[in-house]
Amino acid sequence: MRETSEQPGKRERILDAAIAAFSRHGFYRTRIRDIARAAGVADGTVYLYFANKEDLLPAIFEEVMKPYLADLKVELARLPDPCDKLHKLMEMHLHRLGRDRGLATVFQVELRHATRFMEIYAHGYLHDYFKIIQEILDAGRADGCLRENLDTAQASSAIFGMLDEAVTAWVVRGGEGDLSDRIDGLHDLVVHGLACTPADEAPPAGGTPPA
Amino acid sequence: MRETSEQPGKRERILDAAIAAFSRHGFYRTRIRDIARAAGVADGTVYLYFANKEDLLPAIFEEVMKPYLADLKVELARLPDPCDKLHKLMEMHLHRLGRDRGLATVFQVELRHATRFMEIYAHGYLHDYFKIIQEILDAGRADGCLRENLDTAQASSAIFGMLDEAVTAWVVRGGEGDLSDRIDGLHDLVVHGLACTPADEAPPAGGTPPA
Amino acid sequence: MRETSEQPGKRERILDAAIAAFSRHGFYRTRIRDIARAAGVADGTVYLYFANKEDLLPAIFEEVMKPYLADLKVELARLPDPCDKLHKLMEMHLHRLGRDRGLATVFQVELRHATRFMEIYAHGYLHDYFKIIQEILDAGRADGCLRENLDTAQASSAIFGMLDEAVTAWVVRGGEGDLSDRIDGLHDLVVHGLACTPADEAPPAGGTPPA
Amino acid sequence: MRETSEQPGKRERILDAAIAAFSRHGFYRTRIRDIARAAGVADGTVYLYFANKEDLLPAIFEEVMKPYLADLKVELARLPDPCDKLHKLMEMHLHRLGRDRGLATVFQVELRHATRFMEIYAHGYLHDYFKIIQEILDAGRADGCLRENLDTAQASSAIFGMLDEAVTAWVVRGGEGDLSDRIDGLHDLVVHGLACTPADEAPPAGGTPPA
DNA sequence: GATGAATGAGCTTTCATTCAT
DNA sequence: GATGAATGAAAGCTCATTCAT
Repeated sequence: MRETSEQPGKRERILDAAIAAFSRHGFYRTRIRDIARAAGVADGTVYLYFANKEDLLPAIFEEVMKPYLADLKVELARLPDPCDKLHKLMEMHLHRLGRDRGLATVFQVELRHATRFMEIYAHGYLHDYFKIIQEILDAGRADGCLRENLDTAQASSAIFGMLDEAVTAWVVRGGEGDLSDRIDGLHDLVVHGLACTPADEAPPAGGTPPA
Repeated sequence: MRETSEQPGKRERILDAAIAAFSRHGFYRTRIRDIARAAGVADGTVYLYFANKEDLLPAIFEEVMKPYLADLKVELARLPDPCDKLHKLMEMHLHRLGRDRGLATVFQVELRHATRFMEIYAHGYLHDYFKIIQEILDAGRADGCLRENLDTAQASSAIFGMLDEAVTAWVVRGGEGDLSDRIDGLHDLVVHGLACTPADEAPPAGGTPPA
Repeated sequence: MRETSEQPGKRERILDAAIAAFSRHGFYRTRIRDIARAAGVADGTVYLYFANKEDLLPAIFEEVMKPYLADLKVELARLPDPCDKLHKLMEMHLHRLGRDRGLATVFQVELRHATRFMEIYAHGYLHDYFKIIQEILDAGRADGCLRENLDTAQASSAIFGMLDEAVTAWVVRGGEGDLSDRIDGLHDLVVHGLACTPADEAPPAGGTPPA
Repeated sequence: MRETSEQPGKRERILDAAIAAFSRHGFYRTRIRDIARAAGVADGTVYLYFANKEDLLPAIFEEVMKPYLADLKVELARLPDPCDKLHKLMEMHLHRLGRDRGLATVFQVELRHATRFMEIYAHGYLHDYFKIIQEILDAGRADGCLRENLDTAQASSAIFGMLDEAVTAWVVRGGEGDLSDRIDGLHDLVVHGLACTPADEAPPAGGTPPA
């Protein structure tokens, strides 16, 4: 039986194949043929679902970000405390990419090949993501648990940068080690900073010093 | 008529042309011919200085990183205080890339196209850079101004991530605004964290109220 | 929803759509999909009526030539005088193509794309057409109104060439002007030639005996 | 040994190969590779001389027409009598194409595949050619040997049509027979027309001289 | 060292055609 | 008969690289 309409899953299979191929050989060194073969479709079929090769990049991004952001919002809604929210966000970020090195590679490296990378970055899902981080920080500030004089826009960018770099480093290291191990350390760092707190004796919340 | 003899700076001109071209059109969409034309040399001449197109990427990286790291070391040697050193490093990082958007674009986006990006990243100059950051943090810990229980490897990665993201955001925004404006904010954030310092909540000398 | 049952005129609609599309974009630049869309049928349906794309060309030719030749024969039968017949033929030729620039374009330009153009040309309807012209000339010769020493095969080819060129020129000019305006001029030219009638000059040798 | 500058004749060899290939397989069925192979160059070399495949068509046309028109003008200048000039033109037309069936095929069939066929036809060399014919007829009219009431623009088009059709018919017949045999017959026909000289009969019926 | 004409492998994309429904 | 999603062969063109001069 062939569906009259598009076969469900075919689009998804192409995207999965693209993620795998891009992460292994890079965007430009990946040929449409390889993706099609891996997805079990003909070359031309790729073009029934995507306008061209370049279009696969934002499609991958969207495919992953959409459910991720939806999940994230649900989880965050459950936690009243802004610091807990922040911890959860960092956790989910590192979990999502840390469980799939191929995907992480595409996100950290290949997505930047897009001609319209700038637009992907500046608008859409990534922009939403920054907003979510910033809202957490704003809530924390209103709550009194974060500093009054915090530039939350800059801080959310910095937090994203830390997470992003953690993922990139992990990808570059070959995906060895568990990215999730970083969560508490990063959370502690971002919340309390590098400096000795005046109460240096008090153990940092949840921070597990690595060896 | 072009000079028959060795032209000083020819290699440098090729690299400059490559930076400009890569930042404008991206690595893969840039043709050797465009670089050669912009550098005022013949196509084949590029191959007298570089093994192939791909080789231009690490060469650019090295060309910029080498003097940058040399300068950085000189400047850091002048400052005894680790926190000042850190501030200086952040300042120089943002200055170096913030004064040349083309270069910044290549660094933030195009360098990742290199097949051997992983190696560029994991070894060589970038590795040295991480080490320098980490040494500052180690010194700060020894000095007592930074937390004893600091994972300085992770923290240096996080600091780099913040800086990197700041540059990327600036590049994506089109290079508008002054990247240097971020220095103090980022330094403060990384040193003191997001949270209210206990000093804000309790008198400095009065101890820390238990959580 | 499209009719399940046979739709009258579907074949004709496909041919009309093909003529329009070929005349606008040329045979090779026209896609079956465009023809199908314009005809209001599915791509596959075209293949129920025609073996392949190439087959549309002779089909168009036949579709137009068949009724044209039938009409022509009827009209010619009405006229006893060979010169009148010739005039009528020229009139009908220029009328038929002059009233439909799209069709004319296909006839003058696109039909030549057929792999079997040679066969279309040499046999079938076009061959019949040449025969009809030639028969008129033969009748004229028998009748005494045309020159005794006329190579009617060559002359019919020449007459067709004149008409064909007139149509091509009109097509190339963009179809502006009225092709029918040419009828009398061409008829006069072909019947009397370029030269001054011998009446103007002295007959070369002893004059020509009146009929 | 490879020439530093463009190898003389390379462009010409490509054009010759293109003529041969187009005439044998048609424009669209000819692959660049075939042309390149036949010309003894690499595929890419074709693109050093021509912008794209389509560009080969006008280049062929020009390559042939330029020397042809030059020769033609020289020959015509030698002959004082307009009727002799016309005879010479018809002779040269049929000779030029009649001695090279491949070229004739390209001229009669393949050139029409050009997207810009209309422009090739309407302007440039072909336009010049029409002008030359018309000038001969104008001279003949002034001279008194051709009819006073002749629309020389239309007549030149008609003459070209006759010649063109003669060549097409010859091409379609497979190039058998000698095209030059047609010269005198066609010249006679065009000069004197089909009809018995008017000395025999009454003035022509229906001939309306155009403005 | 410098040149740039020449090379040719390799890729994306198109589109005529098929066939399960 | 009608459909249109799927197919996959095919080719125009690009461009990194070479090498005779």
